[in-house]
Amino acid sequence: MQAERRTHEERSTETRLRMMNATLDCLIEEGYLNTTMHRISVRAGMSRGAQTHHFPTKIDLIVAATEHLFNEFAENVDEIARKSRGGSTLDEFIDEVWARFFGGKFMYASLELIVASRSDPDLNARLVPLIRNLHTSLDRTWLTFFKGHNAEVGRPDVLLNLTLCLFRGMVVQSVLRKDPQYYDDLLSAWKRIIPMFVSEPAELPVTMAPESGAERTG
Amino acid sequence: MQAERRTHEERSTETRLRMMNATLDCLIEEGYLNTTMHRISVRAGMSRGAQTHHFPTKIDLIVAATEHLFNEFAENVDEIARKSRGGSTLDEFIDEVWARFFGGKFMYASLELIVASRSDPDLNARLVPLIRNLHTSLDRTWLTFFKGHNAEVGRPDVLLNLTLCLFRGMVVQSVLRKDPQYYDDLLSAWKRIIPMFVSEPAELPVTMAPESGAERTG
DNA sequence: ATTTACAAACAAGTTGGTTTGTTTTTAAAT
DNA sequence: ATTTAAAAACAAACCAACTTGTTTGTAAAT
Repeated sequence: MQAERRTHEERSTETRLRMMNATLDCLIEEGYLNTTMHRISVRAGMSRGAQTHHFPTKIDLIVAATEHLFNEFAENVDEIARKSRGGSTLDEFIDEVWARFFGGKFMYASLELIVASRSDPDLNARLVPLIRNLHTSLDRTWLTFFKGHNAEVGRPDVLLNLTLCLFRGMVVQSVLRKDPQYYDDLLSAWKRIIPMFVSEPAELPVTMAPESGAERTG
Repeated sequence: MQAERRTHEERSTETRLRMMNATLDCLIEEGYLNTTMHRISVRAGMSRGAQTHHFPTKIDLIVAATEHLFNEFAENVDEIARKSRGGSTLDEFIDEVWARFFGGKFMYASLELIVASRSDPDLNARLVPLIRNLHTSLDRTWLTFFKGHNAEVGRPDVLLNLTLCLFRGMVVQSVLRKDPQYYDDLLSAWKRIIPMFVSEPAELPVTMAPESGAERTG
């Protein structure tokens, strides 16, 4: 039972990371309302004192955790985009981003944070730049993706943001409506809309009006 | 300074209404986090005792207020649809619904409630049926609207729900990004997508790919 | 030895819910 | 019609649990 000897910086960064991840887990599983300093420290398996030492106030911890979350997410999306540089289609890209959005920690955590910040000016002020950075990063990834696929897009920013807002809204609705098939349907409808924005010979707009016999693509 | 004489029922319904509206105002202006029984009673200009009498627990008040909110909203949307039965286009309908969504109390209040319910099983259980009723009502309004305009829509449910999710997502983003022009752009892009779902001779899908010179319609 | 990392108890304020008390309306008895 | 008992509407003080932040103390690394 000899305690391993670690440098101060090692201890510090590991503790901070554990605290931030505990914060995110708490946000996701218990909501901002129940994300108290005490519960976080219990989750992290550390004392309230250690917490106070590394994050003097609650908002400091929340902001640090948010920054960590956003950076990780931006990196994930970029990785998906880079990985698909070779073959995969825009549809597959959308699918995979949706899977990360929905299944991963990101969406619920960011939803809790955004809504909480609505009624906390200090938190809001510190979150705004983080969100801006995140979107800048996503914009870059998005453009790179299209460039890598030689696809011309009319207004890539509009396409990206419509997609993000749609995803966000779907996540919100998923709180009160559990129905994977429903969200699959919305997602495949959206994927049939996207070609409207892209000028590729292979894909052309397809009307979804009744006579055209549009079926779900599953 | 003679107190007006009112029946018990008059007193009761007025007090309940004042409490519910105070709850909604509190939710919108201060967020669920700061929506305490005390603050609500102060807003309503009534004592904590009156509050307790009409709503024994907090969740009772929250649920009653939510029901009130949803009913009012469904009625508003239906009214817009009925009003536009004569001339106005789908675009105008969308615009007006968006204006109500965004400007009105509805969206922020429901956002706070939905997110809060995520980590409160009791609240969640009592909100699920309310949301289902609301969506049933919106579905009906939506179908009536199309019928009244002799428009054939492939999958009206998908179109409605895509629209609702998009709106929801835009509202969430608006917390951290104040930029009316941005949301106008998204909205007009969406309005150019809608014709894909509708088979009307006057309106046909328009590609937004670059060569087609799609401009913002303002 | 001095700074950093961690621990634990404490303090002031808020929370939702309960309890106890007062006023107003209602319904029954006179 | 008055009187009276009861129920409903409203008021205010209270309580136990929980919140964040502070303080005081100990162990580990430099």
